[in-house]
Amino acid sequence: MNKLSKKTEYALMALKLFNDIDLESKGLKPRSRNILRLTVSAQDIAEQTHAPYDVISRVLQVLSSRGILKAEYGLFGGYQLSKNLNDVTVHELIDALESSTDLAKCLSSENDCELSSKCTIVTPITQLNLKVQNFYKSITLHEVLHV
Amino acid sequence: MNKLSKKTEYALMALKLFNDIDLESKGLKPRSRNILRLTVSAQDIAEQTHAPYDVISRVLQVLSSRGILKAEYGLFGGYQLSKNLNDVTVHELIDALESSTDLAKCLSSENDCELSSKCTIVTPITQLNLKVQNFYKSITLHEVLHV
DNA sequence: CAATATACGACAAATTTTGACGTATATTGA
DNA sequence: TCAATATACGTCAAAATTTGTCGTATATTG
Repeated sequence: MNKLSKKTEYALMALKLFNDIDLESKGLKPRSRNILRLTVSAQDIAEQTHAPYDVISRVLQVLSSRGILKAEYGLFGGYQLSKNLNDVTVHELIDALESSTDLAKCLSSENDCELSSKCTIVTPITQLNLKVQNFYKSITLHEVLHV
Repeated sequence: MNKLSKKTEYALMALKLFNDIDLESKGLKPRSRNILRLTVSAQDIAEQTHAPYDVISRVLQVLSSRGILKAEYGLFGGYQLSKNLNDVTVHELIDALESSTDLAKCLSSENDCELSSKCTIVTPITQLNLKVQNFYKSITLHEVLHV
């Protein structure tokens, strides 16, 4: 535990890919930019990241539902960045793809831990949780991917 | 994922307990301190934390092997704090009880990910990992438990 | 309307965590 | 010395979670 899931890793790979494409396109002359197709299909992404199609496809759907990517149906459809990665934090990514952003299960609303009332560490864990979340909110994906 | 394991939670509960005992004992007059028994058995801790004996017993053994607790065999034996919690970081706790402190499986030495050479996000994940670890190293258990 | 692509429900496989049992070792006190 | 108590630790079963697969519905393009 205390690890990122494969899904989040795949997301990072995909986002790095989109980001690289974005950077390339910025080096082009204005006219060429319109010709360049910026959307990439889930299948292409699966190939380039070596991730299983079904899984990364889900990941892309989630990123799309969160407004980080933009999806297009049909032939020549696919995904493209819809946000500047400077404006997306690691916390947002975790929130999108991990089961929850909380550091412990007992902190989630549907907590079934019958001890919660007599638990001695609710407050400590809540405070630590807050610190961790603020930490992840302070790191942008741009920071993470531009190294 | 991205959560603390039950083991780590149990450890926090136990350490809070030890810490509270420590605080109480400091309120006593010097003479009484010698009379007060500061070691607590795994069984007592299991009862007070409502954790399964076998599990918390293992946790205590680990904390003991890391020098955070001190163990005593035999009748009236048990565990007691052997370090000031100001000197123990959250990172140390995670290192002791989680499978690893790394943010991703691909970072561990016995990594079986066959992509590692062509993986596009090794560097980003390594850097993020470093940040997270430094963050956890900056928080002491004293900070966490005294809220 | 055929080809291509996203969207999503359901479920099987794999992995990891959690907890239980049995046994060995060490210490204390009668 | 021996019985009681407590830590130490190997092994393994149960439970939970993650990861990956299949099938099908919906949307867009030419």
